[in-house]
Amino acid sequence: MRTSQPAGRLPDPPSPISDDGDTTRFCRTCAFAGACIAVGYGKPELESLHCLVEHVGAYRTGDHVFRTGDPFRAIYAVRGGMVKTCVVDKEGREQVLGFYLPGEVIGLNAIYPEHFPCDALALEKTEFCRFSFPAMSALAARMPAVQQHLFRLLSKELGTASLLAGDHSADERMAAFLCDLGRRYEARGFSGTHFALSMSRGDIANYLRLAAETVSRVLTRFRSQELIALEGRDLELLDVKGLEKIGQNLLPD
Amino acid sequence: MRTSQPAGRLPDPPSPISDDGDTTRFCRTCAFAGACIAVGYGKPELESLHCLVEHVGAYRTGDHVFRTGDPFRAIYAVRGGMVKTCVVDKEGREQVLGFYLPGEVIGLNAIYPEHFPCDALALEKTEFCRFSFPAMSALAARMPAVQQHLFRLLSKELGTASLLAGDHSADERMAAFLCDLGRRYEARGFSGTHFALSMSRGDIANYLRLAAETVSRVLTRFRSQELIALEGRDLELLDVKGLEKIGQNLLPD
DNA sequence: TCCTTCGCCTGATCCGGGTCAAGGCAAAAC
DNA sequence: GTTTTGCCTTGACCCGGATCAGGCGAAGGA
Repeated sequence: MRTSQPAGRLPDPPSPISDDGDTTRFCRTCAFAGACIAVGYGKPELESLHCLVEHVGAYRTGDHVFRTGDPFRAIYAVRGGMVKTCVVDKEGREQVLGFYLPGEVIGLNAIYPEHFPCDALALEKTEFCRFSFPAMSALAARMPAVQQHLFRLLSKELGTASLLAGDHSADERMAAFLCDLGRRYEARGFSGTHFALSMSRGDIANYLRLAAETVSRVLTRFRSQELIALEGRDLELLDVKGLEKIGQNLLPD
Repeated sequence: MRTSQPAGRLPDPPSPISDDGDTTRFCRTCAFAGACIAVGYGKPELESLHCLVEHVGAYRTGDHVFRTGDPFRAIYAVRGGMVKTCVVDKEGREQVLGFYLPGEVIGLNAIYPEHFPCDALALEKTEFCRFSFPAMSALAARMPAVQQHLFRLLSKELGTASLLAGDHSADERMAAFLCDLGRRYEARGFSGTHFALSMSRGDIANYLRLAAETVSRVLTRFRSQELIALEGRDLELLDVKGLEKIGQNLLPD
């Protein structure tokens, strides 16, 4: 689909596929890095954690990672690439639930129903760390740090779920969306101001509950106001403060 | 505020404040009932679980259970009454995040930030079981059933958080909201078709991202279509199938 | 008793964003 | 090369629900 290298997605340091070559160390950007650090590198517990991981992928654009109804056996941390999760209602209309960046985790909402309640699709070439959930639960029972980490992951996702709620203007939603993406890239060690929108305008619109045309118009306006620079899917945030001000009611802080 | 007894809220069996008089048994309707049953009544582990609970309340209408920014120390299971959670943005506009019925749990979204990210207010006379979270985590590490229960609670809430998302008509939202309330009451052992809307029309509107006037109009229309019977805050669902059909895109199943 | 307040309902008007339609562009397929 | 196919953009129009304004009834206070 896209052949040119998206700016910001693949900066030199750190690599989008983080170094985890040796068996006692995880991806530096990974959502579980905290748990690993908490127990200390080299300890036998970390070894156990590492053993329950399996690298899967690469998936290509449009591939399903899992589908609605699949039995829940594992959660997936994105190593590189991007994923969207979505549900399809009985009229066949798609509803995008979220986009997931390297280091972020999908599948947590499947714990309760024990089946995945949504689809997950790769938006570009994407790889994962697959964590067996039964094994991880068992480990969590032995390692408080792992348990706490899982609680925090779940709780964190609860907080972000309510971000897109609320009746807000198209400008507010879009500005908040762009700032949020930037913050998340930055939190994982990438550029927070220059990155690719790997998802289509339609997916953004669907996620923000807008029409694709509205997304297009708002982005065009933001560009003319020099809030952003945008060419195709290559995005640069020129005035983060300005964007944050527009989206302030949807953003933490 | 309300003096008359709301129909369906206080049916004879079970009582809204469930029987937990003896020290080894929990509220029958409680969200933690499953965990208790899993380990079996009378076991020492259940005794531990029981020890970390504290009954708090009754809170009166409008009382805060916790406020945004309060340090997170415990989660709260509603024993009787009703609560709303909400955030207030910097312009002072309130945003209702959810309503919680007897047996349901609030505070899970505070685990990660370690401070409550929202306010919780009693919508009527309300009592709680307060579970110290540090103690509960420690117990979860010793009792897989408790750990699993917490994971499931968190995951379940993740699923419901995405219910109000999506661009849906006022009719769809309202129908789904009423059906959802009914199902939740039923799941806790109350009448699923006859209960009180303890929250104001304004709160419903805020939660559903509608204007209070729209809520009023839709409810009036539903009544004229004989989908519901409504007098003040006393609600009866007359045609659940009809409501489910209207709200089908927002409801599970 | 009157008056205020609050929650709720209803009508009139207006606007943001959806919908429809058309066209441009670049990558991919032939 | 040409054509096809997505994806994106732009313009014109329209509608659902917000906003504004007014009225009603119950509760509470002076």
